[in-house]
Amino acid sequence: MFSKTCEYAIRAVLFIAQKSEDGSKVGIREIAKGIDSPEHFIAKILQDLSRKGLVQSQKGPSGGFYLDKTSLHATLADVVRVVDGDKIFSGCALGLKQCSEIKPCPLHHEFKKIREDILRFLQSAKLGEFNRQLEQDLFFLKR
Amino acid sequence: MFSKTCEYAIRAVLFIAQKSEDGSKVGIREIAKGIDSPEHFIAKILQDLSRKGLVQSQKGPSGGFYLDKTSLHATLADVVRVVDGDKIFSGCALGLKQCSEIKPCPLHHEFKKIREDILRFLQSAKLGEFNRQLEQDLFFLKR
DNA sequence: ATAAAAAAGGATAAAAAAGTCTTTTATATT
DNA sequence: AATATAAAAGACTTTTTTATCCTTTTTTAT
Ligand code: FES
Ligand code: FES
Repeated sequence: MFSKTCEYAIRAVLFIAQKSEDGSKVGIREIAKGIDSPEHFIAKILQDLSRKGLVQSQKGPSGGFYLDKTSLHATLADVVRVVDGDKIFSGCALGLKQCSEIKPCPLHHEFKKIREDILRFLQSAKLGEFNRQLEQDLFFLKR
Repeated sequence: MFSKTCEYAIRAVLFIAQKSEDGSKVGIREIAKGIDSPEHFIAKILQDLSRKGLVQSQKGPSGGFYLDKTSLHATLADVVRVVDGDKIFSGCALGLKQCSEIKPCPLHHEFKKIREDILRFLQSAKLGEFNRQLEQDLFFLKR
């Protein structure tokens, strides 16, 4: 569904959202531990998200990653789009060069609905909205 | 969503279903052209599907690939499972080691529904059932 | 000023996926 | 029986994805 990079990215972003809700910042090491990902790899990914403005970062002692107001209201769809592009939202399920209503592949009609469901959900899910459940151990970012 | 291998596999199988409906067989070259895939690559994929019994093949002159009665009633889900495993049906959307109802990731509840939709459709779709629409150019396997 | 902490950046390595090429085996036709 | 045809098999290459390592830059606290 998502690339591994994207899976890590989402987990990291949600972790940062939760840990930085109070205005503090969280370092790479803690993030990597918190989502059980390779430290250097997630560092790379966050560099990227940071350049694209989806997470904020500060160098130096007591620095780290955090989400500002704007980022807290970004959606999972934004993260997915930045990392994986929009193949999942608009690409053909069977890999035809482009998905098309007038020359559809055999899966088109059904998968269109499914893609819309996915998009609808990812677009409605704001990065900050899982904090409470994460806090209360109703949701997990590693196992 | 699917691996490239799986996309080709599905397209090939549906192509074979259509072309062999009348009992004839269809060769690799024609299949590769018909679904616009690399010839040797699809050959390899079909080898695999053939070993697993999802398509039938015959060597030698006037040989080729075809689907027997049983295979015509196999489903897209069978193909996907053979090629991509069942990660898409039961894996965690965020890559947690296993998807779990009691320790769910933040996407679990929504993605569970989506996965079920996907499974429902793929399981209901028999390989032979697209022949008519393919014949009538209502569906396409290449572009 | 200086040392320490932390992210940024670049280079490389390892693994997996995608794709190609060559040889072997089976079989239908002659 | 000989031949031509077509898939099966296996070895190999390339590309992409995933992961690691090391150096540099920035920032803060002392
Ligand atoms: S054409 Fe394949 S999903 Fe639209
Ligand atoms: S735990 Fe992630 S999808 Fe079920």
